[in-house]
Parts: sequence; structure tokens; C-alpha cells
Amino acid sequence: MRAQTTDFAQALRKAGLRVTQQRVVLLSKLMEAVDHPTAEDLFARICAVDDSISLATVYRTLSALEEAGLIRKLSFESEPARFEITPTAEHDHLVDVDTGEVIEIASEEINRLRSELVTRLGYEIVSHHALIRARKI
Amino acid sequence: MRAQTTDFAQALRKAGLRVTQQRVVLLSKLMEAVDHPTAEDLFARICAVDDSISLATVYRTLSALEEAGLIRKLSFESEPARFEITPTAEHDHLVDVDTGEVIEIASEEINRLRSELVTRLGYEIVSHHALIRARKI
DNA sequence: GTTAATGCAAATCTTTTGCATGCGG
DNA sequence: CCGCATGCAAAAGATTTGCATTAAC
Repeated sequence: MRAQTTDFAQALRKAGLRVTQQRVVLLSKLMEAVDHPTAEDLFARICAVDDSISLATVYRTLSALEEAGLIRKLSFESEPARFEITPTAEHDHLVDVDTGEVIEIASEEINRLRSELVTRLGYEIVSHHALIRARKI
Repeated sequence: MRAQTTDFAQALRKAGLRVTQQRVVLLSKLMEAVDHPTAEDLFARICAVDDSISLATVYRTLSALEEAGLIRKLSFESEPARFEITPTAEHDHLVDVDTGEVIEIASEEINRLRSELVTRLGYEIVSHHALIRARKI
């Protein structure tokens, strides 16, 4: 725990951001999340342990952390945005249309093909995100 | 022109929707669009030729047409939704982060791999959409 | 001490909805 | 005619912002 808190502080400093209690708590809550929480979700989870945070700060912090590349924003269809700690390996998301469950899927093969295709068009990928809506067979 | 209008009417009827002037105009404007317009964009383009439409109707029509499978809704990051006529071949979108330009990209290879991967997880794809943010090299 | 970050509340932006009216079948 | 579709205006939901205050460095 202690070590992790320090890590968050270092990551924030490295990104040129001040180390505030709110930012550290938000990062830790996002790190321990097994789902992909929305800003409201995070706000509720943080309030449970420390109610000295406002929703506005959650949004501002999420923006700052995204800009710094520490977290990733996921835009699902007609839903509030969801967030995750920036993944080490690029992956996509499969949403179960019946249950709403989100599953992370990755394929080196697909990533490689996509990268080739984009390069052939004269571009370099800044980021990508594939959203697959699917149903259990 | 005449033939196309008829086509729109038929498509609407087949979807069990009433054929109204607003729906036909919206479909034709979306069909002739080379970009991926937002609801506001479409509203403006329709108003230019027929100002007897409201923004609410644009939204309602877009929802109805999407539900009927005639059009596809694209959710880009932190932007209003964009729409396109349902493509015959599945494709993804590359957004030029500098210019905002949207390019359609498709790869049978990627589609096949993705499909296999999802099947292996015990799911069948309902829809999918990959968004690649990229920059010219 | 400076400056950036925060909390609060109000504002903004996109999208949806209630209701009376009008048009399509 | 009947019922769905429309226009208008108001509401809703997510996110952003102005401003005074507080905390980080």
C-alpha cells in the first residue's frame, strides 16, 4: 500500500502535476477497480473513504491524468465515459449487450495488422480503441 | 433522384415506419453526405432546403432509423455522435488528430481475426466499431 | 509567498421528453 | 378517422467553468 501510494505520487510528479490527496486517492481507486468505472462511479467510491472531494475535481483530475497518459478514457455508445489505468498491452473491449459486462480482449495479430494498414495509409497510430458489442452464443 | 426517393420510402415502409417528408429528407441528406455528420450538421443541411423540421425530429428520426438498422451511430470520443448510412461492408474509422478528418478503413483480414477471437470466447458479434486516432507521418 | 488545485454552484452542451397539433395510412 | 409523427419548449444527464478559498511546492 505504502509503496503504491508512493508510486502514484512519483507518476504524478513525473507528469508535472502536483501531488494532491484527491489525485492519489483517485488513482488508487482506479487501480484497484476491476471494472471500468465512470466519473460518477469513482466519485462514489472515493467519497466512501474520503468525502472531501467534489465531482468537479473528479472530472478535472480525470482530464489531467488522461492528458498525462496515465489513464485512458473509453467512450461507449450513448453512455457516460469510462476510465481505466493506461494498459501496458493494447487491448479492445467486448461489451455483452445483454448483461452490460465488459471484457478486455487482445490480439497481437490484430494489433499488428491494424498497425500495418495504418502505416500503409501514411499515418502513425496515436491511439486506438475497438468496441465490440456481442452476445453469448 | 426520383428513384432514390422511392427507395427511401420503401426502406422506411419495410422497417415499419411511416413515410414522412422529414424522414425521407434526412435519409437523402445522410446518403449524399461524404462526411459523417452530427445531428446538428444534418439539422442545418436539412433546414437549408426545408426548414419545416425541428432538431427534436432529427434526433427522433436518427434513433428510429438506427433501431431499424438503416443507419449507424458512431460515438467518437467526447464529441457529439455522428451518423452514416449502414455500410454494406464493415469498416472502421481513422481520425486524423490534427485535421479531424475521418477516413474509412477496412480489412477483411482484421474482421476475420476479430470474429474468430470473439467466437472462441463464446460470443457472436452484434456490431463492432474501431476508432483509430492517428497522425500523418 | 506563488501558483496551481479545489469546492461549490451555475452554466453549457447534447440529447430526450411531455404535450398539443397535424399528417399518413 | 385513428394513431403515429411532429414542433415547441422544457427537462434531463453528463461534463465544464467562474470564482473565491485552500493547499502544494
